[in-house]
Amino acid sequence: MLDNQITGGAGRHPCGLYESDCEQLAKLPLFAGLERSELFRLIGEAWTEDRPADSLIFLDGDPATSLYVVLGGWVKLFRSTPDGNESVIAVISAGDSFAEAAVFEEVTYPVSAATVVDSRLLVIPAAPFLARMLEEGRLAIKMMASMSRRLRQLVHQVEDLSLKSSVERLAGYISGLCSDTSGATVVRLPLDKSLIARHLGMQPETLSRSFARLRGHGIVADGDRVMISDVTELQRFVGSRPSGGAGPLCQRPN
Amino acid sequence: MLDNQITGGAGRHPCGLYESDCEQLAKLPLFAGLERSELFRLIGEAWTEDRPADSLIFLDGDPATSLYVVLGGWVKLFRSTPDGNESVIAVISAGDSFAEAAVFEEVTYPVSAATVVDSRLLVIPAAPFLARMLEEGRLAIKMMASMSRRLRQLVHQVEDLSLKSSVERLAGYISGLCSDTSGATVVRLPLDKSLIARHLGMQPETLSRSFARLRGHGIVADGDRVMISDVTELQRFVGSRPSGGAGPLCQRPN
DNA sequence: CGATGTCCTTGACGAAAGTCAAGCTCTGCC
DNA sequence: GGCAGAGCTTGACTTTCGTCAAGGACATCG
Repeated sequence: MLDNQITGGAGRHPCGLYESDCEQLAKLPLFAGLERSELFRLIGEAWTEDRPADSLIFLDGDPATSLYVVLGGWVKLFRSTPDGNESVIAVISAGDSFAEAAVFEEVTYPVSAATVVDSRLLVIPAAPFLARMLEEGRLAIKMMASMSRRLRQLVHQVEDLSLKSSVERLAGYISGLCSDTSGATVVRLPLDKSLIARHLGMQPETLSRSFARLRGHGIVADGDRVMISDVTELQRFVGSRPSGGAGPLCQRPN
Repeated sequence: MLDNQITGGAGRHPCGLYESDCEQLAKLPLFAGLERSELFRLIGEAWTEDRPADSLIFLDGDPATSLYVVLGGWVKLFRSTPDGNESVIAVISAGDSFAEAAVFEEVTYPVSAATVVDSRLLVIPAAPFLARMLEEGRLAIKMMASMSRRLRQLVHQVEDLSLKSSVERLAGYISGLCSDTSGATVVRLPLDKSLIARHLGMQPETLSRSFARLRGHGIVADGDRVMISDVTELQRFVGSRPSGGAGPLCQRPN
């Protein structure tokens, strides 16, 4: 439906946003509570991009010119070393924004970003966004809330990496997947096991062995399906608090 | 000198700020470019606290009501496990702010904070600060810049922890201490070795051994003094980029 | 001056995790 | 159906790191 498509502000041609995209944007914590007209003005210079899996969005060190919102799919933030190793800093799912820091510091991205599955992105150029934010304090506050979430997540990640074993990190991750349930459950792993491994700061082999060792605690993995016999016991094993990485990874992209 | 002391706004009694404190505040990235009067209005409800070493400022999980600026001394942000282990997330030096996230989210602190030496803090209650920020976009932007720095630092820390050895992390830390020099240098460790160890995610024993292994690379530690025979070679060993933790730790508190 | 305590170092040992290599199960493709 | 490739698992080996324990350097204090 063509008339479903809207145009950006200020005389730009259609930027590829559909009505459903707008619904989605309006629901983002970042934009919540904004008038529709305000929202359009804000993202007037933005556009969308559809990208296949494993498509590079930016490299760390690239000049930071835009921030992004994931409209669909999954994006990983990572850093890689010259010798081919990579550390996955975060995995962003639909509805979340990333690279917010680009907006107010005219520097470079601290991480690289790439899609992990076919994804739809909203690209928001930093400069006009910044200008709007200067006028609209509420918007800035929301941005900060979003950054703060990422900050908390990273704090947990640092804690986990420095004083938890791989088995504990995995248990924490799984526990995060089956939030607010109890008793026996089955959850699906939202990502490839190898990606989960890197996200948890371990090798794929170690992830396998960690799954093996969790079998003694009533957790059985079969493909991307994980059966948990007692969520409450799992959470006790984790030691109350949910592990860092798992937070935003609770739904499947497709 | 008593007349050196200024009073907070809105009829509060002296909040303990000295002229020298104000100079310092005005230089903070957070407050840079603000009129003096604007600054006073902003921190009108704030006060200072002098604290001895090893004094607990807040625990993780405490309701987040204030943000802090370190006027003098050192503050560590950390998380500790029930079994007594602790992971040092960051060490904040004079001039830096922390717990900025408290301002716009009425939740709890994600980390604990404690002084590591005698320190002087500015405590800024979140609510009035938030109100001012809503009106003043510039301020919000500066806040975000500050949060963004911490974010970048954490990203590096995660990377280091997940794919560098303890020796490499130490090398990166030292390399960060002797920024923009070359050839042979001597730097002083700004913190106790045991604190550095926890900051780098390792045990004190492992730190000792890492120092020992760096001796083969022209680095000799003697007490808190570290002699580096060739900074450039050290940086090459680190692999170009400075390691996460070292950034803000380049001066001594006293 | 010696006694005490803290911080750091060193050694010995064991557990945890990375590496290398082989094999396994799917899936897609010809 | 057979084949190739990707992703996962498992095993054997090595390295790294934490743990426990002992000892040394140094400061404070009586």
